[in-house]
Amino acid sequence: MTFRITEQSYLVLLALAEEPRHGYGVVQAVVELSDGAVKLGAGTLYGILDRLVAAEMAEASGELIVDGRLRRYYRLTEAGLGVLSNETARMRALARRAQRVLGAAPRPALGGA
Amino acid sequence: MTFRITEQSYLVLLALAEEPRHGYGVVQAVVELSDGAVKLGAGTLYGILDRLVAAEMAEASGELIVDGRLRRYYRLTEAGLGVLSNETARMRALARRAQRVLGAAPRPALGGA
DNA sequence: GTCGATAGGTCGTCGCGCGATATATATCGT
DNA sequence: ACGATATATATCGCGCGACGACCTATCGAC
Repeated sequence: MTFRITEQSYLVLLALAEEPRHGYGVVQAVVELSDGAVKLGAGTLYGILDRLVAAEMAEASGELIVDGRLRRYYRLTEAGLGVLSNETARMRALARRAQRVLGAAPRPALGGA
Repeated sequence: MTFRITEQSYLVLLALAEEPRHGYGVVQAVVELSDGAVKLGAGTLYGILDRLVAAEMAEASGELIVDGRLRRYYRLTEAGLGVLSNETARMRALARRAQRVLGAAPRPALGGA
């Protein structure tokens, strides 16, 4: 029961890795983690959360009522942490290679071929 | 005319940033760049290539016949290089943050700091 | 009383990944 | 001679995942 790890689901994993969060809190954390580049809509968020739970990368972590509003918390599982770890390693390696390429060939539109 | 930059399309951009390539060459370059993690199928490849061209991030760069087989080459445009550059910067920043998170709380069961 | 933020969730659409399939040539093993 | 594998292009259909629209509800501000 696995699924494709996209940037969106990666960010959710990372947000949950920091600390257990409720849905709305994940949305805010992802905005912050991605410097405003990724704002999860409701459909995206709960879709990812459900898939994460189904894949046992995350799990429910209790409910809390704060200011009269219900919060459902989620936390990472060890499997989720492992996936996050691997993905991060892949990303770092890729970023390093990309940096090398960009430093070496910054102008593709040189002599118009 | 923009579209979502996924890991797959990012890798194609990166492959084209190294040097102009033909379709099959892109597939091979992506396998190499991703350490075997990403093997683009034909549908994925030409879909991305078409969208890249439509978005003016890449453009046709001539054709060549090698060993009796036609090769259609593509190269990055300046816009494509800009996008690749931005995405790489975002990725590096994200990888750095992720590394920090993973370093700070990767094992709840280990010797607490 | 209405608006925006906080909080949960569903639904339908559509973009994108991806394998299957088709076509064609060159190479290598048997 | 024949089939398998690699090179090379391209299309099609399926299915998953992203995303906005929408719905309900509480709280604070105006």
